[in-house]
Amino acid sequence: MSADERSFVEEARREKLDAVRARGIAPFAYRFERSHTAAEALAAYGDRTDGADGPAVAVAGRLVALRGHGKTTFAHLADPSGRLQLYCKLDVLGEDAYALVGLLDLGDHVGVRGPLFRTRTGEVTVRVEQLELLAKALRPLPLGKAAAKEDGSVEHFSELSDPEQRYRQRYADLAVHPERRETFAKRAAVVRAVRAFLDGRGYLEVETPILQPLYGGASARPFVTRYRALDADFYLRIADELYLKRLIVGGIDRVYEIGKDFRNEGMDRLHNPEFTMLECYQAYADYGDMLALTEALVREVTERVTGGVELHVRGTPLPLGPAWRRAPFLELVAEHGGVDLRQADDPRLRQAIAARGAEPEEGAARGRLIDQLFKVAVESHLVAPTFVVDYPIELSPLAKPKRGDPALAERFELFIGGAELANAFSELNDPDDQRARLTAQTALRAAGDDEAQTLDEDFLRALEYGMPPTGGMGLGIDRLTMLITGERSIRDVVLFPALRPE
RNA sequence: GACCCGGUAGCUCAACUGGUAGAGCAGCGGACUUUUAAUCCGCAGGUCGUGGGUUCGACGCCCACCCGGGUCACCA
Repeated sequence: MSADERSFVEEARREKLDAVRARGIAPFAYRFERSHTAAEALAAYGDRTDGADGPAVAVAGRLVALRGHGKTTFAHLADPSGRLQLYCKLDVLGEDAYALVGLLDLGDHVGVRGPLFRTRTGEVTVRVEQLELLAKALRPLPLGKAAAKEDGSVEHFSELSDPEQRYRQRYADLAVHPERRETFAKRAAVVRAVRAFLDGRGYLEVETPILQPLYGGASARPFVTRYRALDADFYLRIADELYLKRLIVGGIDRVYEIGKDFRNEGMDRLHNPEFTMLECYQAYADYGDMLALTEALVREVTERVTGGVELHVRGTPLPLGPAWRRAPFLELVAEHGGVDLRQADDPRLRQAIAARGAEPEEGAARGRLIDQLFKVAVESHLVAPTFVVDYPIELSPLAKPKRGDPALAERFELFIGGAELANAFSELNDPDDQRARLTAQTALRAAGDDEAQTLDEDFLRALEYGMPPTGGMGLGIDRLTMLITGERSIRDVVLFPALRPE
């Protein structure tokens, strides 16, 4: 950036930077030996009220408040643990060091050393004896005025609220809003808890290819990329499914992966084109086993991360309650859509979809119409945790037919807060049936359904070696994190959500 | 993709039925050796998202476009 593109605020900071250098001080330091975090320092002073100095501390952090009073200056420094007040006094620091105080700006990183004491107004504070500039902030952070409240939290009077800037410049968002860092700490805790849950049940965590010569395992459009060395198009995976089942064939009886999937679709409150998915597979299990596993997983992860048994949907608490409802797909469509799928023909389906204000997809096959009707008529009603069980088989090309009713597949999806959270089935392990179903998908694709699944010969070869009966489940980590943190948008649980280039 | 809302100083926001852009905080200068949204005095800071158009005159009206948010449609 050239000088005339900088704001006058930035110019002022660069002038101070020059002044710092002119005093022989390097404005970007290499290290600082801390003795305490801000919170540890406060704890180290304790609640003594005798007026005596506490221990000397060395703390480092970003300046978030500066109040100059001539020959003294009060400041607040923030680190991930909290805020700590600094008291800089000319008498204590001496002329030279105190001059540096005048060259500090909000946002600068500093390290200070000195004893703790309690000010007249009762705040535990560092009486700064040594001050080091650790990194100059040349660009002003959107730090508003903030005041510590009685309960110890910090009230912001002006802050970064423009969502666009928050997502594009997440570093600024995080730097200014400690509570936002908390959300991402919780996200990490969710992932840790999921791992602990599955590891404790004997699942092996693996990593499978993200770059794939063929994509599969879900109905979605892929991202395409070019593999130069092979002179071939590759795809970013849309699901882990087909590789994890290969591992079941290989004898890894319990296996899971937590990783990014990529789907070439629009983005909204619930969708980011790259998202984090858990998939797990268990040999000798069916979808009933996976249902029990899924409920236990969501309950246990919620408890571990929040210490309670509540999720949050758009800011409203949602108690997890006793055993979750299980409702057959057909019953829900009849209840909310007014259609008996066993009787209704395709025109009737289109009519029901249109009656809900949606536009039936042009030339869509029956499976997609059923899917569409479910989405427009049923999903939003499924706020309390609900397992939707036994899907029409044409919607589920990778699932086994339901015992006793071959029109259905042994499949469930878990809905919470009106959105799908998990999807599972008794995995189809008859290679001939699988080939027939994928071939049918290929026909759909030829008919224009660009989300129909592809036929993967290597996957079928694996099934021909014999895959044991297997239960499989996939669960959206971003969405689970939304429910646990109460965030309304997936962009608030993804550090760098997809945006158009600036 | 459709519709609705928004984009003004570093940040948060004003600006009436069209009259030539303002405040708080941040910044700069000064005063101030226990303040904490410090205070007091002074100063500076803007291609009003972009490009056209209407008008004597546009931040405000019209058109197109860009970016974001929301709702709907589709994938988790």
